[in-house]
Amino acid sequence: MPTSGKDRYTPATQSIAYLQQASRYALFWTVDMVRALIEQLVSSALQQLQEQGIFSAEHSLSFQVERPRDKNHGDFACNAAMVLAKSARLPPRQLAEKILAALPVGQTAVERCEIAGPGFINFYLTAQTLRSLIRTIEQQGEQFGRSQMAAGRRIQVEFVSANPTGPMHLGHGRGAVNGDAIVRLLQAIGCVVEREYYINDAGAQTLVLGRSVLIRYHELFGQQWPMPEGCYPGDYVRDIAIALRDAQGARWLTPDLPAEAPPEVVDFAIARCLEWIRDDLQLLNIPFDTWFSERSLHQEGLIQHAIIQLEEKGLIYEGVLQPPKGKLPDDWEARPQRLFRSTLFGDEVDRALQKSDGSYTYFAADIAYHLHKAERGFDSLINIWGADHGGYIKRVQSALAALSGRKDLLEVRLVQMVNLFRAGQPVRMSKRAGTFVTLREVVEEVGADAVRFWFLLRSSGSSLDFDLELAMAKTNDNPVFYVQYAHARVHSLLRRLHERELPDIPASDQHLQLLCAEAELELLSLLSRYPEVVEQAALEKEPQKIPYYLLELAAAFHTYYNGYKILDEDPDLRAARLALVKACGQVIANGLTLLGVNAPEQM
RNA sequence: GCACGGUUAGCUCAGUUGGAUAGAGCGUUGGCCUCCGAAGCCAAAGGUCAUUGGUUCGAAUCCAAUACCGUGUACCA
Repeated sequence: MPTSGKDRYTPATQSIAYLQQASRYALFWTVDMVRALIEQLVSSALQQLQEQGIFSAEHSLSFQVERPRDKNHGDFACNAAMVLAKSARLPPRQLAEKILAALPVGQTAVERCEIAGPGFINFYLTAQTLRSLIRTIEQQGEQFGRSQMAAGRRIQVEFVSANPTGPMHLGHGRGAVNGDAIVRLLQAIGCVVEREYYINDAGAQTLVLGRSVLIRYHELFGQQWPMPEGCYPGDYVRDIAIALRDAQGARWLTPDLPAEAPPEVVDFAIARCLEWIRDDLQLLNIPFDTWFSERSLHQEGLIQHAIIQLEEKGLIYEGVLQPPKGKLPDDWEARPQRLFRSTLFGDEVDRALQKSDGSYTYFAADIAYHLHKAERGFDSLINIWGADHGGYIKRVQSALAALSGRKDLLEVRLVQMVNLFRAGQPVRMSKRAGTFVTLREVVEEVGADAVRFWFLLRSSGSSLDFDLELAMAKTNDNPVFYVQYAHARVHSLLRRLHERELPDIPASDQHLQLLCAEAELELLSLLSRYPEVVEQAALEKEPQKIPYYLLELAAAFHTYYNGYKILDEDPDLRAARLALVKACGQVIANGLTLLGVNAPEQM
C-alpha cells in the first residue's frame, strides 16, 4: 500500500474504476484525486507482480508518490522500484520496467509515464487534466487552497506578549507577523484558533516603569531628579508623563522621590503602553481574541492553585541551587529557595518559584498561566517567543508536563532577531543615544505589506536582515512588489479589456483546449501545487513557504505575460488565456491574503 | 562549561515524510519595448552544501564528533 501522504492526503480508498469514472463525468480533477489514482495504479501493479512471484507474500509493498522538484520530471514521481529493489532482488530500473508493464491502462488522467534517473517512475498528466484545474479555481475562488484536513482542532497561539513598558521594536514585530501568519495558516486547514496576548502587568519591570514616569513627570513641574540605574531613559517615558499631567494634573507631585510609584501611576503607564502596542498591532492588521493579564493570576489565586498541585505531587522543596558553571555572576550567593523539580522532566536544574523577598518569580506565574491554558481545553498550545527566551522552554514544558500529564501539549517556536539596515548599512540602535527605531516608525516608513512580507520571507529560525531601502524599492529587488505587481497586471488586463470594449466571454472547455503552450502548462502545473504548499506550510508552521511559492508563481506569470499576448485578436484564444490569467490572479490573491498582505489591483 | 539556534554562489537566503544535474533574488556580463504596465522578460558566469566519519539503493537533509557565529545561562521579564 502507498505510504505517501499518510493522513495528509485523501486516502487512496477509491477504486481505480471509481476515479476513472469520476474523471469522465466530473468537470475537473482535483489534485488529491490524481494522487490517489496514481497510488492506486502503482499498488495494483505491485499486487500483480506479487502474484507473479516477483515479491514474496510477506514483503510489505510500501512506496511513495511525490512531487518532483524538477518540472522536467513530470507531475508526480514514484519511488517504488528503488525502495523495493532489494525485496525483488532486481536492479531498480529493471524492476521499474516490470512495474510499468503491469500498470493498468486506459485511464484518462495520465498522459504517459516513464522511467528516469536511478529508477523513478515519472507520471505526466494530460493537458486536459491540468486545464481542468482552471475550473477548480473558478469554482472555489478564494476558498481554493483552503481545506478541512484539521477540521475542528482547537489551538491556541500565544504571541507577541511584549512587556507593556515601552513601544514595540522590530523583533516584536517579527514575532507578531510570524504568529499571525501561523494562525492564518492553521485556520486555512480548518483549525479553530484563538489568538492570545499575555500581558506582563505584574512584577518589577512595571514598577521600574512607574518610577521612571514619575521622575519625568516631576521634571515637567521643574523638579529635577537623576534617573536611577535601571530606569527607562527613553523619550516615550516623557510622553507618558505628559499624558499623565494632562489627564490628572499635579496630584502626584511629592517633595521627595518615593521608593515606589503610586499604583495609579503604574497603571496609567501600563495602560498607555498597551494602547501603543494595540495601535501598532492594528497598523499591521493583527487582531487578538484574548488579552490575558498576569496580574489576574495573582489576584485570583491561580498561582497558589498551581503551586498546591505541584506540592501534592511532591515536586516542590526548599533547597539551595548550585552556582552555575562557567562565568559566575558577581553577586552570586547561596540562598535557600522554594524550588520546582523540573530536572525530573528534562530540565538542567530545578527552578525557583519564589524570590528572596518572598514574592513569586515570573516562572511561578508562567506555570499558573500555562496550567490555566491547559485547563481551557485546547488540543494544542503554541507559543511564539523571541530567541532570547529560549532558555525558558524546558522549564515551562516541564511544569506543564507535571501538571497536565500531556508532554506534547505545548509547542514553543522561537523567532530569531532582526537587524535593521538602510541601503546595505547597518542601522546602529541605542536607546541612550536616542537612535532607537521603533516598529511603528518602520511600518510608517515602508508600509505594512512590505514589513509583513519581509518578515515572512525568512524562516523564523534564522536571524533576519531588514533593509529599509529594499523594502521600499519598487523593483525586482523587492519581492513584495514583484508579487503584487503580478496581481496588478492581471487586473490591468481586465481593465484594458473593458476599455477596448471587448466582451469578457467565459472560457468554454473548447476554449481551454487552446492552452497548450509550454508556458501555459507550466503555469497550470504550478497552480496545482498551491493547495499542497498551504497544507505543508500549515502543518510545519513555516509561513515562509508561501512567499517563496508566490515568488515562483509570479515569476512564471511574468514570463508568460512577456512571451504571449493575453488580449489576442482571436476571441477564442483571448478567452482561454484570460481564464488562465484570472486563475493566476486568484491564487496570488489567495496566497497574499494568507500572509495578511494586500493584493492591489493597481499600483 | 552547558542549553538552544545557525553555517548552502561575491552578498541576502530558499531547499522536511532522505530522491534525480543543489535553487532564487541582488551584484557582475550580454541581450529584449512601432506590441496588453520594461515596476517586466531572456541568457551567461558563479558551489568542497563549514570539516570528518557513519547509516543506505541514494545524504545539503538523518546520526556522531570537530570548528566557527548568535542567543541564553540563580533571585529580572
